Amino acid sequence: MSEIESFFKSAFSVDNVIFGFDEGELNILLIQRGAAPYKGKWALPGDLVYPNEDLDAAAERVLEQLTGLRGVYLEQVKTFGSVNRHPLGRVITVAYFSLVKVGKHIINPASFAQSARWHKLSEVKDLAFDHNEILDSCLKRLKRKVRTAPLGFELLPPKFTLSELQQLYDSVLDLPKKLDKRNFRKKILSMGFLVESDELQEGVAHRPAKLYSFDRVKYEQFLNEGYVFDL
Amino acid sequence: MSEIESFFKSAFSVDNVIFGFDEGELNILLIQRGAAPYKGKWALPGDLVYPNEDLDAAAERVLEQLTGLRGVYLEQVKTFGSVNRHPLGRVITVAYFSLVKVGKHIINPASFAQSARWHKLSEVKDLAFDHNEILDSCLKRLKRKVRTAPLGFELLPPKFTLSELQQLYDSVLDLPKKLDKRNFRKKILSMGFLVESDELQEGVAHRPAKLYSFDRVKYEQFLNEGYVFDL
DNA sequence: CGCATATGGTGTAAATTTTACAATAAGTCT
DNA sequence: AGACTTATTGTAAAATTTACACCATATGCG
Repeated sequence: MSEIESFFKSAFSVDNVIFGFDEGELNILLIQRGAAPYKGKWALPGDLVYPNEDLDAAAERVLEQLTGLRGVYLEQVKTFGSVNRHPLGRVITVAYFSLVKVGKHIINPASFAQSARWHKLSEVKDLAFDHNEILDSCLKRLKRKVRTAPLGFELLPPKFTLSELQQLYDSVLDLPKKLDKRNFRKKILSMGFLVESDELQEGVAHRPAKLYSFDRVKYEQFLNEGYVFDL
Repeated sequence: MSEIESFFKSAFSVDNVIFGFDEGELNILLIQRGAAPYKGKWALPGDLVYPNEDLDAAAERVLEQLTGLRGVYLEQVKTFGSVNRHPLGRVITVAYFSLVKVGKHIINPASFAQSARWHKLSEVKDLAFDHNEILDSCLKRLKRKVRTAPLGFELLPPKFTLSELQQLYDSVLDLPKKLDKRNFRKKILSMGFLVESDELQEGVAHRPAKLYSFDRVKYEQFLNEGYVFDL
């Protein structure tokens, strides 16, 4: 094989770390590989990028085929291209993460793998390929991003309580000390883009909390006034 | 061509935004393309990634071939993969930026291009391919990173004055108001990893300033004590 | 030599932001 | 009715950030 040919004996893929928030914890959606290499192992959902497909579109496609969801938050994180990261050839992969609302979709592993399901982040262990490293990068990015942009809301239903929101931040940030309840509420409400609904939480065995929602228009105003989201 | 073949009719490259600081301004090192497409246009230095070469190594190689420098700060930023970004075929490119000390090297365009030279960032205009977009991403990343990690020192000689350092931050951050001299000095010195040398600035027609240097060991201690760099 | 010129170097007070902290309210459950 | 569980709310101290101006010390030139 000539050198010029060998330049083209390569492929690129996308891998998508799909985050969800469930039972007070961060979860990720994994597939179980149905074919070699790493058959039977859990892995990040991903696929080769089609010749006429943009990278972002490939990441969106992987997500949609698996969950049926479109228009969710998606962010490119990092590209992994070690020579030997894929046992069958030179494949560089562009890692993305996305944020979805758990429960609003049906998981369809068929197109990808033997099976697919949500895993608590704390229980994820040995993944195929270099997917643990990819996951680490995406998690690190999420931890940073969630403090500087209103991403948390992507993981919650449209209406949520302030306690749920705080629980989400506590879980994602995983700080040695939890956030202070009073200070958290003060800060997030002072930004002025959470709107109180007249509805209350239902089905809880205690005083129900007010439901709030994220108002994107008010958030834009907040930005236009020169403020920045910062938690 | 079968579908599987077409997956492999693609290549990947790296492009490197090489930042330097000269005459009080941020500069970048550009090459002038010696061949089609975009012959004669200024472009970011870059190259196809060799079949047995890691991505980071490719970015380092591009930098070394152009400047002779090794071991400089290098950071992967983002991967650009629009289907039509390269007129000759599907090429996705991984963008990096690096930070070098201007003047400590000789530029050798031969291996890459017709010519290569430093450009003031403010004078960079229409680059080849999607390189303006790549530059924007790298600049944005640099602006963020320079506030949260001690990267500024990579752009300065080993010994520098506090005014030079501040000038660098003013230039990179490009804020509506310059930093306050007293507050800047207070803050950066309070972090405790700049060490005062007994040397003074030379060749200036006014009171010479003390020279300082960045002490990496003290910076590590600073981090280990739980502090973070933040300007 | 001395004076003009240019940048170097320094402290404090006010404003703002962050932190720490606990008692009452409002529902459900038995 | 009483126990239980989470919701909701304010204030004072501490820490950080901001604004701000004058004297010091070198060079260069007449």
